[in-house]
Amino acid sequence: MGRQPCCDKVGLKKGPWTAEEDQKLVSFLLGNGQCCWRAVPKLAGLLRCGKSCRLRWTNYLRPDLKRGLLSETEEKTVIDLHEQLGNRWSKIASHLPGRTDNEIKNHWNTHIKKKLRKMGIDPVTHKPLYPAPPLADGGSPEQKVPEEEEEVEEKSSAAVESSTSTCAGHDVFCTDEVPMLHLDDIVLPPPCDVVGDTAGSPAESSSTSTSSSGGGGIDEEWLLPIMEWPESMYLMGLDDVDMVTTAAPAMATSWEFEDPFNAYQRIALFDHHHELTWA
DNA sequence: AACAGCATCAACCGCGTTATG
DNA sequence: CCATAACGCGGTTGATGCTGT
Repeated sequence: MGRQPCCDKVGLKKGPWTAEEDQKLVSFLLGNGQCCWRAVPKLAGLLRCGKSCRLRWTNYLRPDLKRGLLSETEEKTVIDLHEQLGNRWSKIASHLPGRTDNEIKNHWNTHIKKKLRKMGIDPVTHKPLYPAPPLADGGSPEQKVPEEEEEVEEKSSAAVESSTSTCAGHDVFCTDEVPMLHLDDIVLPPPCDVVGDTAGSPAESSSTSTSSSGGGGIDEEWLLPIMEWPESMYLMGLDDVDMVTTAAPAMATSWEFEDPFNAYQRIALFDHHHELTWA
C-alpha cells in the first residue's frame, strides 16, 4: 500500500509561496514554535501541506539562515565533508550554520561539481578523473586535463589542492582552520564559528579576497542583521509566546513589500525592530 | 530589441526512517 | 510485533533570470 502524496489533497495549494503565506507561517511558528508539521498549515490558516510548510521554513524563512553565495571557506568545507559523507546534504549542512541542505545541494550541483570537473577531479569519488599517463611517453607525471583546465581560477585549484595537501601556500583557507569532525562526533558548532568567515567574501564574486580582506560590502551589511538574530529567538518555544506576540505587530508592518522573496528583508527589519524594542 | 540557450534555485516528489498505538 | 502516520532526506523538476548571439 503506497502512501498518498501529502499534497494531492483537494484544495491544497502548491507552487511558489506568496508573501501573505510567508507571513502567516512565520507568525505562527514564531508564536508557537515548531510542533507537528501536520497541524501547522491548519493552525496557521494555510492551504498547504505540512511538508511544504516545513520546507519553506527550513529552507527560506528561518531567521538564522544566511543568504548569498557560499564563501570559499564554506565551499571548501562542503567539498571536504562531501568527500567524507557523500551526498548526506543534511549532515553537511549541519556543519555550516545558517546553511540548508537544499542550498548546499544546489550549490554543489551548480557550482562545485563543475569546478571539480574542470580541475579533473571526479565530484563523486573526489579522485582524479584522468589517470596519470605513463611516464614512458615523456609526459609529466602530474595529471593532464584537457583544454579549459588551464583557465581554472587559481583560487579554486588552491582550494581543492589544500584538501589533499593542507595549507599549500594558500592564505585564504587552510584545512587546519576548519577541523574535520568524524561521523561519530557530529555536533553543531557554535553559530559564530563559520559565520564569522562567511562575512568575508562571497565565493565567486570577489575572487581576489584574501584572509585580510574586509570586503563583505553589501552582502555583509545585508546579512548582519539576520546573523545577529539571537539564537534564543529562533529556538523560542511556547514559553515565549508573550514576547513574540508583543513584537508580532511590528513584524506585520514590515510585511508590506510586494516581492515574496523579501521575506528576508522583512525578517531583518523585524530583527532590527526587535532589537530596538526588546533591548 | 528579440530570441535561444544556459544557469540558478525554490519547491515538489517519493522513499527510508522513526514514532506511536 | 505489526500497521500506520508523520517526519526528514535526497533526487529531480520547472519557473525565472541571465547571457550571448
